[in-house]
Amino acid sequence: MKDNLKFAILSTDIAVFTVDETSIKVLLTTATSDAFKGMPALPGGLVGPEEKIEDAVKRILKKVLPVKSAYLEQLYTFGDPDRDPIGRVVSATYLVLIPWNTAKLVDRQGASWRDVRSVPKLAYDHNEIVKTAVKRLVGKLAYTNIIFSLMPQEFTLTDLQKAYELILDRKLDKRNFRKKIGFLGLLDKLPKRKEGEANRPARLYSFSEKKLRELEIL
Amino acid sequence: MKDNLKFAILSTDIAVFTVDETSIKVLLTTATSDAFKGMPALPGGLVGPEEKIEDAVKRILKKVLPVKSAYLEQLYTFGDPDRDPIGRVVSATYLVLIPWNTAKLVDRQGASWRDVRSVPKLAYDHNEIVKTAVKRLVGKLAYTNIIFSLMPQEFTLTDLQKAYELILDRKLDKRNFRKKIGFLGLLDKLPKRKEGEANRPARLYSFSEKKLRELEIL
DNA sequence: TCAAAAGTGTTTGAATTACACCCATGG
DNA sequence: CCATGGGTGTAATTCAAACACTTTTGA
Repeated sequence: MKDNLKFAILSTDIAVFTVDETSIKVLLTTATSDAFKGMPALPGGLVGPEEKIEDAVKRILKKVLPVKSAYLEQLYTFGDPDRDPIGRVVSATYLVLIPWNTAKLVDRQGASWRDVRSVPKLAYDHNEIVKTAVKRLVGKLAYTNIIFSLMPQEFTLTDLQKAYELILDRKLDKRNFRKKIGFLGLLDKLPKRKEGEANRPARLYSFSEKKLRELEIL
Repeated sequence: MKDNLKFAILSTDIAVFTVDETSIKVLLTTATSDAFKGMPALPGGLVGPEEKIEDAVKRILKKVLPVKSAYLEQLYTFGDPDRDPIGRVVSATYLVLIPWNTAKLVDRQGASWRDVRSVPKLAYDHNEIVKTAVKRLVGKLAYTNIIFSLMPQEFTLTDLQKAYELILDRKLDKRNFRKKIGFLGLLDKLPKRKEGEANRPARLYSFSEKKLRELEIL
């Protein structure tokens, strides 16, 4: 079969990331193809003949995550002829980001969240995809407002700072962080506080705009 | 035909850029497919069933440019089902950069260099590809040494500065530029000067390393 | 009243910017 | 000797980094 395919099979594999209080997490499912059956793998599947790749991504996502909207971005296309033993399968991979509060509801398909810094050996070239995705996310953090895609609707400045710290893997100075973020004018100050904790209640904020913009962040 | 393709056709389209004394230039050929016959287009073609995408890029390049080595990088994959009227053709596009001195030799296939800021209407979605490629190049200039791929083996600091200015589309201060570049330690000072001009001869430099590295440039 | 996180300015050092003149060559 | 681009340093400013105490709440 491998030798006389005239066309490539088009598939997509998806690195779905979220950030909780402790780490970046990636969504893993279980491979079903013969060659990798039972191994952990990124969610993915074939792209229909009349389907936009991005529509396939959304369709596949819906099967595993009950998520209404999410940030999607094409990552890289892996097309080596031998990456799938079944034949020429070209995978246009995507990065998907969702806020942790909308991510808790994974239930179908045996999907689970794994800390991105300790992913096991995955099927296909999926470890490489995860690596590429992390690099992309870290890179975009520095010059875009992409963080909005990982935050819940309302959050405190400490929540936001923690998300940056987790992704960048370094501590930030609280006062300098707040100075910078405030200056950028991306946030709306809400007339609410996060009450009910044994300390001074934190003011809540939301993003005034939820689409990707380029700007100097770090 | 369009309706019952079970597989996608895999192609590649290539944005080949170079920079001369006045502008960024992109290599254009002429489309041959029925739908766009005669229109200017990026060089491209089908990827063979057993061929790596990058190998196809190199093979197609060789047909139009007598270039030995070049910087290649995958750009983006365009896969909308209706982007080619012939059916589902997925194009994994590449950015290729070559120094102007190796670019002068285009002769076959009616290929020509066009100023990237005044490309005509191109076949398919090729204008979008060019736009994506320019953005990528400008972006990478700021945080990598990618400029090496556009410079000849030996060059003056003024040549280098002009290349930056053309791509960034703004003037740089000569003294500050030299301070910064010197500090980065990417260049070897050659024991040569560029003689034969009606002014003080400029020292020649070359890159000490010609592979992509990330570093703060601007 | 104690513990825990929120909130807030100033000082210091580093990096970036602005800026002008003399030099070496070819014609 | 003139025109052309090559080559060089310093001062002013802006930006980034370091740093500590008071406030507010729930328990």
